[in-house]
Amino acid sequence: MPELPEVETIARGLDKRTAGDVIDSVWIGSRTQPLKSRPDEIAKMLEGARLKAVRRVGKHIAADLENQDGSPRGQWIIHLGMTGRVLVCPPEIEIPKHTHLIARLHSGRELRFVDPRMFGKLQVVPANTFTAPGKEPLDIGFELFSNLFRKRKTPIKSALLNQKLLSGIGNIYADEALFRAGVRPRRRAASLTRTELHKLYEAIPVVLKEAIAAGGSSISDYVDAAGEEGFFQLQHRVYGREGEPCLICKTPVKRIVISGRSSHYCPKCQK
DNA sequence: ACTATTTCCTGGATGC
DNA sequence: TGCATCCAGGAAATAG
Repeated sequence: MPELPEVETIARGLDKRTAGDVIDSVWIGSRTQPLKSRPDEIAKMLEGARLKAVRRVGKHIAADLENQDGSPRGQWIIHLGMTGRVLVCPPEIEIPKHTHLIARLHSGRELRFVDPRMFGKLQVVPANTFTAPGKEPLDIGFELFSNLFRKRKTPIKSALLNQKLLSGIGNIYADEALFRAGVRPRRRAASLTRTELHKLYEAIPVVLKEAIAAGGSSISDYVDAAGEEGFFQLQHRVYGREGEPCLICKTPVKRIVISGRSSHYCPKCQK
């Protein structure tokens, strides 16, 4: 599932591949679930637009669009949800099931948005207006970070998933960061000591950057190819390792459910 | 102002 | 083999 590191890698790959290209025409499927803007608004914004740059904002992919004369035109915002994919491929590649949008590029290739579960979202907004709902976990300072969490009664795991606080952390990296910080996911955010908060503050960018580094190449391949390559591999220390030995102390990793989300932790290493 | 729960959606895994 | 059921989860919507 695409979280900050995956979105970062995909956005970089897209930028590398499509920056400077022009969208000649657009096909939009009939399913409205993945559309946050009206289809005609999306088509109007995209058709004839030049892709100036593609980057990550929180868990969103933001494409800055410009007119032929170089003036700002707007932004195309893509959220991948759970299963969203963005493919850049030649038009003769078979169109996968659950393709919701195809942008035909002047270079002859196609940019396709595919999303079986339709938790992803497409929208267009005016130029330079899109911002993440919360703080960027790679940029934030400790005082600000600390203020986000120190008064919350919700479990720290839930707080980490709240995009209005930090934008970009999902279920996997929340678990991984909490493991490295030595903090159990069910702990109330407000109960973390300053020391624990600081450990968490340091663990988050470490985990995210490691993931970006580890995932970079395979995701690039994925975007580059026709789309069926495996998702990126990462060394998870707790996520998805229920019952397996903790890599530090060999204690079996526990899995619990916190507000409907599976959460993994080592009962010995995390307090 | 917060927090917790429900809902959206499909495919893969599981159980009988 | 086939059919039903459950589960995965980001974030918006709803309820408390």
